[in-house]
Amino acid sequence: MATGRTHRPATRSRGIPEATVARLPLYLRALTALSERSVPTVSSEELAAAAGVNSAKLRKDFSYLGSYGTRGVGYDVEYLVYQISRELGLTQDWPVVIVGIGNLGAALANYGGFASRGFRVAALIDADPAMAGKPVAGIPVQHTDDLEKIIEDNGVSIGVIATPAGAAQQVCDRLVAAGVTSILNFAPTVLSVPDGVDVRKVDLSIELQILAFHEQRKAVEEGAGADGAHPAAAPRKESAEQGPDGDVPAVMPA
Amino acid sequence: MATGRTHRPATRSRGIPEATVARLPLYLRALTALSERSVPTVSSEELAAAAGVNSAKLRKDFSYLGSYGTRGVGYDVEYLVYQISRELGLTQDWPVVIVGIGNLGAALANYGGFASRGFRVAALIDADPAMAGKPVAGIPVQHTDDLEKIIEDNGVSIGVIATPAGAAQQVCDRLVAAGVTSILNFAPTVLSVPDGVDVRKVDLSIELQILAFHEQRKAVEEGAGADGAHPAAAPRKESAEQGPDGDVPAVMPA
DNA sequence: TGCTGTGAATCGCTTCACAGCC
DNA sequence: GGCTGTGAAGCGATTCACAGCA
Repeated sequence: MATGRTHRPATRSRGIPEATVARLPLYLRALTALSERSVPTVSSEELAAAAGVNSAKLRKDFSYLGSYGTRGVGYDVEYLVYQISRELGLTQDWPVVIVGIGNLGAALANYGGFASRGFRVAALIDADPAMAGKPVAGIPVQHTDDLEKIIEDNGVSIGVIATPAGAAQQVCDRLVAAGVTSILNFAPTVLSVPDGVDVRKVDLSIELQILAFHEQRKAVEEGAGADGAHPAAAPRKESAEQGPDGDVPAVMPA
Repeated sequence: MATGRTHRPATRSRGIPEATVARLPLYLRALTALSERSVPTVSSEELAAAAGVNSAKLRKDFSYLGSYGTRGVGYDVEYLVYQISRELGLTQDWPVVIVGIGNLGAALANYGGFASRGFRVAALIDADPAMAGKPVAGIPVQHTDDLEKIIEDNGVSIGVIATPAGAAQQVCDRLVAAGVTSILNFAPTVLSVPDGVDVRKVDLSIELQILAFHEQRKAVEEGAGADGAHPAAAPRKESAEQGPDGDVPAVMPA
């Protein structure tokens, strides 16, 4: 790899494991739902079920944040919502830009889950001059030429790339040069960035390929396996209590 | 959790670790690019760089598939493309249905990465009667009423859910009842499925929240840290050589 | 009594380092 | 000599099981 191990030793994130960070948004969503139903407290068992994880893991996760529960009772929903939001940095406003306003970019611009979590779509950017000025999700699309100015004027530090693969690296370079330090990449390419910039990747076709792998295994096992049992009437299971992760996207912490 | 450890002990996937499976599509993409440039062979070092992982990991991953390399030389690109494709089950045709043809569903329908990997969009399904018959990506949208028939007629085993959160579980139930055994879920909900059904989740807002967490950490460190060094002129780094995964979606293997 | 918080055990993945082969 | 393939070590995350507190 490029750097010969510049990777900071372990000071990294002062404690909270990556795996835990990745689950906090999950807990937050479940808690928000409880909050909306005015549920005052919740046990680790209940919340774990709602989030689709097991309760020991949830308790361990929360223990990294502090001791926010009450023994014999459970967790105060509102308090926990606040603590997790704060930990994730969602109590502040994060302006984001979306670059590449095709189908996917438009879908992202319209996605409600952003606004409700402190993310504000500050600008939409596309290379097609014909798109310029056209409003998408109520926001006028701006041309790529103005990318740097847009980033600076809005103090954007998070960029979303939804361009075709061929344009992604170039867009990424410009975003980074303009001051963006976190990138969510939907283009099917490996982006190369300087140290200190985080990239997370979402790759639609990779997800399907992973499913295909398991699907194929099922077919084989069904044919060759001892019991030709169809998976029809089996006990229900929270889908999110899933195997070891092994997913591709992740963050490299500077 | 529902079942009291029905989770098959370790026979699971006859060897190949989940983490490796999740990277195979990555290697495949890099290899396909090499193949298009008519590169005959590639070393673990080169391929690893192209895929954004380190070479030891790549070699270990390939060792689970078999000994497909040649010492002192490297890997035959075409041969490896074939072997990985076969392992992932991409040498066969996978008809998929997409349920929920909003912005995101349309983006998925138009996404080129599917067709090129053996995935065929067999049908688009939406609950809005006004959508029925309207072509999206050249495929006419069908009404949810016909979901079961569509699944059966096309022998679909993989379903993509791109509906609003509120509809997702119900759609999921119907897909599963009709015979779907793998689901890619874009709705921000925990889906509950019977044993034997795989679910992978892609959650856009969770990805952003994870980025926000790290972004916040950077801000803190910059203020408090010893050296107020901006991450400007740092050595380049393949972004995909990322930290420990800790991503949420994953597969639970029956 | 009930549920949280957590040390200790375990598991699986990653990385190292080098033997083995071309 | 160069590069693969792989035991062994290392490391992080998960799970267990129970002490500690309301």
